[in-house]
Amino acid sequence: MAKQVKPTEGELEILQVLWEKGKATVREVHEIILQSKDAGYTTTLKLMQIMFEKGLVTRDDSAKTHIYQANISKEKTQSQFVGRMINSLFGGSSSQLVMQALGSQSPTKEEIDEIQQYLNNLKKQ
Amino acid sequence: MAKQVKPTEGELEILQVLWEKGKATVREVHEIILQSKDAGYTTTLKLMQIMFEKGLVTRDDSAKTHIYQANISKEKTQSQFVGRMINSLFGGSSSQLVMQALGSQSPTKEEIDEIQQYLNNLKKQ
DNA sequence: TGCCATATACGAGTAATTTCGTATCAATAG
DNA sequence: CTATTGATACGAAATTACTCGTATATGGCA
Repeated sequence: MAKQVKPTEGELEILQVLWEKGKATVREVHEIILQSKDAGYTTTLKLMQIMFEKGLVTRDDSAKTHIYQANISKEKTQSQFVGRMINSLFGGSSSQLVMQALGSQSPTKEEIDEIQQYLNNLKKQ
Repeated sequence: MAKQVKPTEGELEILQVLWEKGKATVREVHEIILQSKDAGYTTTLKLMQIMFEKGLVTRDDSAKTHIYQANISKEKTQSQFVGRMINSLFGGSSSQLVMQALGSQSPTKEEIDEIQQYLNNLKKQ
């Protein structure tokens, strides 16, 4: 089983960019980060270097400009955080979290249908 | 609008106890905390004092032993964290989070029913 | 009254995260 | 060839979170 590294807040921001783009340079990631917050270039760089050391990302350093890629899956990470939240805030009840989520940001009719279908499948098993 | 203080991990543990018990002394909270992790009494005390300064809890200090109470609601806090997670990990899609939650920790049949009923109500509106 | 158990206050150390300045290296335009 | 641009490496400061030791106060009981 892979080790359970918990990405920090800042690392999560970078991971999102990498999940979206697949591969990216520090510069590219930084440009996106800038859209939502203020930060120096070397800050993003340093963070990505640390993430590399932790194994959160891989990189191709064969050229001067390194190319980074996420090394943990989006799904695994989502699941990790959701599980943590269910335990720490919802007393272990996933349905409580689900209803809170549905209440706080109303889904569209299509989304509702999708969830209902998913639930029906769950029930059959 | 009240300021948006984000409780830390440790503060969340304490808040859970307070939400559960309504009112509690540092000693009482600490006893519960001890069940899941190791910590010194003054650590819990200090944390609760900091939470008081931040406004996360109120306290009645008319007696020697102070009585604490949560000052932010469980629901508000859940909603705050869920919203944050939807944005930071699920691209703003609550249904994505819902399905991830349902997948990662299978709910019981009763829970499924509950959610389905909730969805039906949502649909009617 | 005086001791003891138990409480709070508070300073300060430690650890983790984030931030950035500066050094240095590589590619390239002129 | 050399000056400029843009990249990485790295040390270390700044910030935040957590932890605990010690000082001190308070209340009750022998």
